[in-house]
Amino acid sequence: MHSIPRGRVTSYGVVAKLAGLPRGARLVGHVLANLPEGSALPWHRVVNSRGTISFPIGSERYREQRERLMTEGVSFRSEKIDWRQFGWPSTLD
DNA sequence: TTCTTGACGCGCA
DNA sequence: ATGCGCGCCAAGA
Repeated sequence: MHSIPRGRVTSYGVVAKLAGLPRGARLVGHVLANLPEGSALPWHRVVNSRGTISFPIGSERYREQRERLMTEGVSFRSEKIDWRQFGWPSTLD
């Protein structure tokens, strides 16, 4: 199973790659979109390659994901994740 | 079975 | 930095 790496924010593309699907970024999105409610998967730690939340800004989901991330200590710079707190996105899992 | 849509990604102007 | 187009894979109409 492809579980999401814990303790760090990652992107759909990276997850897909780790799962052996180099071009399956959208797949990951589809999977997360179809997640059961009780799922323990940290979906909120998955963002797109731009480092932004893949929801319309201001939408309910957007707000929730951002809220969760910030709760975990992830800082944002405007609408984009401030990778400076990790070093650089290439150091993703 | 074909067309459209969607929690994506990358290259180019 | 911003917008646009094309490629990718799956699910639903």
